[in-house]
Amino acid sequence: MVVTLQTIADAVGVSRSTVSNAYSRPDQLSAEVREKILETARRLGYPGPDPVARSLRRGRVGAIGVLFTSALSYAFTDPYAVQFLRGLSEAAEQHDNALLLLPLSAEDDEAAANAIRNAAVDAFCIYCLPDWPRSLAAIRARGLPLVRCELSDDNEPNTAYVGIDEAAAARLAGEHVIRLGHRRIAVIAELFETERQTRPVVIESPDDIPYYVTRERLRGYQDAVRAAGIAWSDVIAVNAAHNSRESGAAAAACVLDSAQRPMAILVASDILALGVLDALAARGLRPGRDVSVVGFDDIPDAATAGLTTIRQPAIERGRIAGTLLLDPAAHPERRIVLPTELVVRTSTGPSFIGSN
Amino acid sequence: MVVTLQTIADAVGVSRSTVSNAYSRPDQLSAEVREKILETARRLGYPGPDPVARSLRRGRVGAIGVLFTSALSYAFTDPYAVQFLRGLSEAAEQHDNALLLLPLSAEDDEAAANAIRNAAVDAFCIYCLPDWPRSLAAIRARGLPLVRCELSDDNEPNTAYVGIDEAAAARLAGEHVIRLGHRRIAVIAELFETERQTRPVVIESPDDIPYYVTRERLRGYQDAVRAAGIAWSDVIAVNAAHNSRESGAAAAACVLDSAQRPMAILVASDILALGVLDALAARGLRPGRDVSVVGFDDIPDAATAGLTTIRQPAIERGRIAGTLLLDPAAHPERRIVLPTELVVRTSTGPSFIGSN
DNA sequence: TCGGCGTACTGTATCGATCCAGAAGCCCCT
DNA sequence: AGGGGCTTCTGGATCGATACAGTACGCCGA
Repeated sequence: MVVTLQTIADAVGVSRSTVSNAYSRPDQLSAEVREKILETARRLGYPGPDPVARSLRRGRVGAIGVLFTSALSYAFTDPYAVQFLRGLSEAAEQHDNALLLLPLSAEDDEAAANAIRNAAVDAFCIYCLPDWPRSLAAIRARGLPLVRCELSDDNEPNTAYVGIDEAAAARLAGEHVIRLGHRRIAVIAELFETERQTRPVVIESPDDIPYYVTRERLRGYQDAVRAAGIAWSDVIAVNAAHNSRESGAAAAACVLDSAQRPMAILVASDILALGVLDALAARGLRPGRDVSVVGFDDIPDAATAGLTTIRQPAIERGRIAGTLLLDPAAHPERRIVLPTELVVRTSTGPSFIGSN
Repeated sequence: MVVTLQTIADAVGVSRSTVSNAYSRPDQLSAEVREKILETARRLGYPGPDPVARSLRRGRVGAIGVLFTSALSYAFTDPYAVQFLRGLSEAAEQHDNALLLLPLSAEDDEAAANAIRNAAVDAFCIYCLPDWPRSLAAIRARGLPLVRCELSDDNEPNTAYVGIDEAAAARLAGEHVIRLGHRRIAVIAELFETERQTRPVVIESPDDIPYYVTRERLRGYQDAVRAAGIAWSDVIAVNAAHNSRESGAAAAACVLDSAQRPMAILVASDILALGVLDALAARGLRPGRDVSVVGFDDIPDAATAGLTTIRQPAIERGRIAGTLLLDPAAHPERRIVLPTELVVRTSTGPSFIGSN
């Protein structure tokens, strides 16, 4: 407001347009005039064309909005999310874009929708969103390019997508422990977004779970278990309050101290699974001997901990998400399903009947 | 461009201002008219006032820009930075602000300056910046509120700041190993921004280091060493190519395999120090017995690894940085120095002369 | 000499909202 | 009856830039 294009134009004695061109289209004016303009701008402390005004006129901002389920501050606590962001930011960087991280209140759907409506961005990347019709509607209403990392059921078939076959991947985990001979199985996951309480719950059907990703993984576990002739109702499910190591340990405590301790625990994320390993260690139980544990994600710490897990690409997934938005031509295929893989480490081992 | 305030105004038969008020100042119109406007907007698929246009007129954006030295994608690889961001985003959330992460090319100073000039933000938070006059000048030229997490030498005394006394904290680390009786000391740090090569280097004086944080920490190490009567030139310094676990291990390899293996290694970040521990393990050397290692930061993994380190607040530091920008009244004191603390774990132990 | 063309610059319309002074209508009080 | 005050809505100015059509001018070839 103190010094604008016009100020410089007046000082140099040219039109506003010419000053604008000096910054944005150097080929439209002579080198001398341009130099004189830039020199004057420097002298007057003009920081260059205002980004907001420029965005308004040009119709593009140069930023992509990233949406997380949980409040923004939780995003950074999940190593997988951090890896994903890293890939996304690499892609953004390449196209001179910035990343706008949006704080979406987990409790207040309307506040979240407002944050979406107020975001100055050219595109959205949905990392993970619960089944919130209002937020989704707000995103759609913006009419901006969109890439999703999950397929909620109402998803239009032509929205860009990059992800994995969650159910098939989870099934690998289930099949693995069954192949090892385990029959008493427990499942640990962050099941609900509203109920922040760690306790065993009865899941009639995975369909009841509000998060797409968790729901699909449970379906995969269920498939594997049923294929082995085990009733789903015999599988103990424990809700973890948060996707954190501590919650993982607390959830494990719910099943480890019971008389009927499970032989294998399927955990829906590595960060929770590391907590499960902590709980084992605290009780002197040996992972892979006394209890088998399988995680999900293959975050860096999983290797160190010897955690058997399902590997899914993290950085690459982020990078592809960014490319789908910023350079659509690079990916004619708009729905990309990345490969997953069972990584067997020491936290799983064969069942010795009677050994525990 | 398809549907704007005017579109709705025409459809309802009111003025543009009234539609604007329906969104931004509900108390300025009757409930019926407001409802009719919102209803029509819904029907026509109007996503609400355009954030960019609104920002231009209002003169505020609702986002704060975060600046990292390294390219944006590296920020996520440093656990301390991640923690810091977490605190910052908590503060941002509370004030309905978003975080704009700016990709600052590490190689191209001019590109970095441009990114700064183009950022649509209300304020900047400098997490860490090398001594780059152009970037700094670009930030100053924007004339926006600013908070720094480091004090470069040219720093104006009245810029907001939140950090620690780097040198004093590092000195604690040095004094600790000296107190334990160690005399042969090595230092590992990411010393240069341009030279990405892991190798021993001669540091005449810490003054030559381009990064403020690293420079100050070296000064602290130097103070401790000299106070014990050891010549600075007897301390082996190794440059780590990146701030990564792998680089830490590689740097450690440079000194561990020599005949004159150091008794203690002072490492300028925990992530590097964890790599040093990896290198020890690979050689069958026991941390705290054969070689003592001290890190810096106290990231979550440090506790698990038994790493002796200097603890500095991470989340709190981010939160304060955000508060200094968004709610200046909350902190009349504009320069905040947070406490640091030596956390002794098992990676350091007394020197047994002749034991190695 | 004149048309044609390229370069350098100007001026106005425009992006999509918010701000603010003011008008219209209504109620109430003296 | 007249005036003050309140609520509700309007219209034009404005935020700070960019797009684009248009003007001025120099140069070249026929």
